[in-house]
Amino acid sequence: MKINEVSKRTNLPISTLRFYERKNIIPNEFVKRDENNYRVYAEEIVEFIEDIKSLLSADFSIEELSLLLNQQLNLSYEEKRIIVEQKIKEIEDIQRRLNKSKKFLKDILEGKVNFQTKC
Amino acid sequence: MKINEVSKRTNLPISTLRFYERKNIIPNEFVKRDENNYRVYAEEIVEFIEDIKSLLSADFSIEELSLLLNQQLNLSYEEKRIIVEQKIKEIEDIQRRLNKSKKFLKDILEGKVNFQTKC
DNA sequence: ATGAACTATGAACTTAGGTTTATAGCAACA
DNA sequence: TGTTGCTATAAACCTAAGTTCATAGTTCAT
Repeated sequence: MKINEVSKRTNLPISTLRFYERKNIIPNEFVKRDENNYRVYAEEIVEFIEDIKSLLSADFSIEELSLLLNQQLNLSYEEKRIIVEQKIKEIEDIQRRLNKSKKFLKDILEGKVNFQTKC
Repeated sequence: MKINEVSKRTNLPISTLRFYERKNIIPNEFVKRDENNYRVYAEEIVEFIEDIKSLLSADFSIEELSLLLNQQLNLSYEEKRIIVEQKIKEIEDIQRRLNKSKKFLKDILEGKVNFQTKC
């Protein structure tokens, strides 16, 4: 699978796919090169990138993801566990905040937020 | 209450408080000026800013928030409702993604993610 | 076999969300 | 009354996360 197809299937621009690779969040196993130096992707890349997208849209920075995924670094299980558990805590915190936000938004609609000009 | 106290109570740098004001996401009712042009905040600002923080850390951009909160614009109830309901949908989508992300992270720990060097 | 479409790289550019700096007017306590 | 600290503004600066550009090699349909 070439980069154009990955781009279409993941809805990420080609430039972003290349950018992510430069940032070391695309494991080597998923990207080889053909005789013209074109990237050749494994099928699994699509699902993997969907996961990456979720993490990035949620709470992870590229740098944090890179820390976790970059094979060069070769982190121990213990090191990964600490990062991941910390991150899961952060996600749970965001989930709480999101629920508060939903309530705040609904309050805006109902005119309960006191700065509002009356509707 | 002066800016320094708001900063301490909300854990936002003074520069950020001024920045948010410039971006029109702090309703006028909450910030007056004294005879020296110093900002004087109402008590409610603290809770309000906590809500703002939640929304920003969740999914809102400053520009979107400004659209909703800027009184100069004077949006109708209908216009606000559309924005808010759209946003609530987006939040619910993020919540689903977060649950997926938690699962992905746990899979990384358990070595279920196939690019992983075995732990 | 040639032009349109696809691929590559490095470097410059962009945007959002702040932060820092330079400069200056009050304040408050010793 | 002076000096340390808080406040103000405008403008420059910064970082993350991409995007665009310039240049060049490859491929595929006609």
